[in-house]
Amino acid sequence: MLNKRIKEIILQNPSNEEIVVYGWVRTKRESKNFSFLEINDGSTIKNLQAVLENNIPNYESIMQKTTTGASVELKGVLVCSQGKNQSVELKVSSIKIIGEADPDQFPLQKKRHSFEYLREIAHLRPRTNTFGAVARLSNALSFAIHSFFQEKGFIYFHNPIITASDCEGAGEMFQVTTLPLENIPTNEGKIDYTKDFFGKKASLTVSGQLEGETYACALGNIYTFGPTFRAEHSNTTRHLAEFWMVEPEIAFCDLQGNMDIAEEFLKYIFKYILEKCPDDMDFFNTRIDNTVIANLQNIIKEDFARITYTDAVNELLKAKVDFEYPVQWGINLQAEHEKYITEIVYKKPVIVTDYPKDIKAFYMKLNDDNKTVRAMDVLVPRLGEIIGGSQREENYTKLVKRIEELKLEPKDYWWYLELRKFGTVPHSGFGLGFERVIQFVSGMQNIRDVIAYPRTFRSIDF
RNA sequence: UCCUUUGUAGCUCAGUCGGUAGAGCGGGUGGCUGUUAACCACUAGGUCGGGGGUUCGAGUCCCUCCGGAGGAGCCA
Repeated sequence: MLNKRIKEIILQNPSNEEIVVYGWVRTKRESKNFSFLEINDGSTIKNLQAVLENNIPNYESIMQKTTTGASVELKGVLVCSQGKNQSVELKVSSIKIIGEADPDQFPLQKKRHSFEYLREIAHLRPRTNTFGAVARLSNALSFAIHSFFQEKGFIYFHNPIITASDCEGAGEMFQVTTLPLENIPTNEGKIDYTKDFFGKKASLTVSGQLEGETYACALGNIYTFGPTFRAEHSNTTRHLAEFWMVEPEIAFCDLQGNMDIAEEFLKYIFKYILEKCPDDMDFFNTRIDNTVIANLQNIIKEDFARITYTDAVNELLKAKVDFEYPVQWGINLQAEHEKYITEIVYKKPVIVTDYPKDIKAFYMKLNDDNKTVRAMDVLVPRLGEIIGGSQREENYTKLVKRIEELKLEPKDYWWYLELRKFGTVPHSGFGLGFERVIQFVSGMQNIRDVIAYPRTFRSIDF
């Protein structure tokens, strides 16, 4: 049977029944005849206050070893607390040190550390308030994502992690090979991939979308939720080389339906977090960013703004702001432009649609104007793009034409094209960066602090 | 990949005009009958990121390498 956790214990009423508590010491406050310990076991951000009087067995010697970071077993009874920061506390009858933490060496102190420093001790940072809260938030958010799609009858689909399609166009790929790098087999001066593990060049996936479409065009509505890899030399607070992405794909659905799902989805998971993680959200709101809760509440209440790319450009042209990148129809919207639209003009999430075809991927459905495609980006204040999606081109001839225009090889996409040859349907989908959502919900500034072990350009220490 | 910035005690930082180092927190010791960022006193702790140069003298100026951070691009 599992031990009772602090999350439940602190909600109990005082009682004479002896309980056992396991956890790690966060802080110790000693007086002459007694001490206070704060114990955390990861089940909640809250600590259990334990009171130890000097008449318990081996008080002196054991208190010496009871230092920040040590793991302990406490036995005692729950009593009303005389202090005002907690309603109950544990009156300890015996304490056992399970594992010591030498205070001269233990890197976590009972004080605030910088996030940069904590990244250097990523194996210990989940023992801090912030990273414990991030971990619990991440857990709840994962569950919320599944529960949203499951309630709507979507099928959870595992897309392959290793892929042979080298032309997905979403970014630089990590190559996967078992070829001996110090002696690569060649054939007429070129690398001989027939000798490689799969017999051809292979990489880690940059998106499960193309495979997702094949299952959507069989099962109706599907979603993927798994790791994704980009070998970009990105060096920002919003990029990782390994991250998790949610990609729903919906058959018999146009861009309108796609936007509706995206908006409903975001509101659902935000609402879920506010309901299920009140203590952790309260911590983020107090210690990290005092606007996060109010922002989420507003987003849940209000409709997202929806504008076309063309309207967005006109809005930017009217703006009395000096943008570093001049605005002109046809350009990619820059971070500063997206921020202006979502933070200054609308002050809430904005869905921008119908981008010029030249700045978007080949698979997006062409509009009748022949200039724009049925793409959508969901922009949120502070973060910018949180979702990117589109209605897919379901017309075989048009899709082949787009592939050729972009100087790609239709034969590389033979199976993707066959979806359009056999029982084609209009379908749509989008991609959501999981860690970016955690950033948005928690107010954490750097994406490296919302994933357990961040992998970024030139950095993989754990 | 580009631009900017930064590297000083275990941690967070200060260090003026070039004259070889300081605070707070943390640690240790002692004190305190209810603390909760506990408090009070004392105390230990530094090859100033590495290498080279200028100078009588470099934490400080110059060159170079390495690490961290922020911004841009790419995107989720």
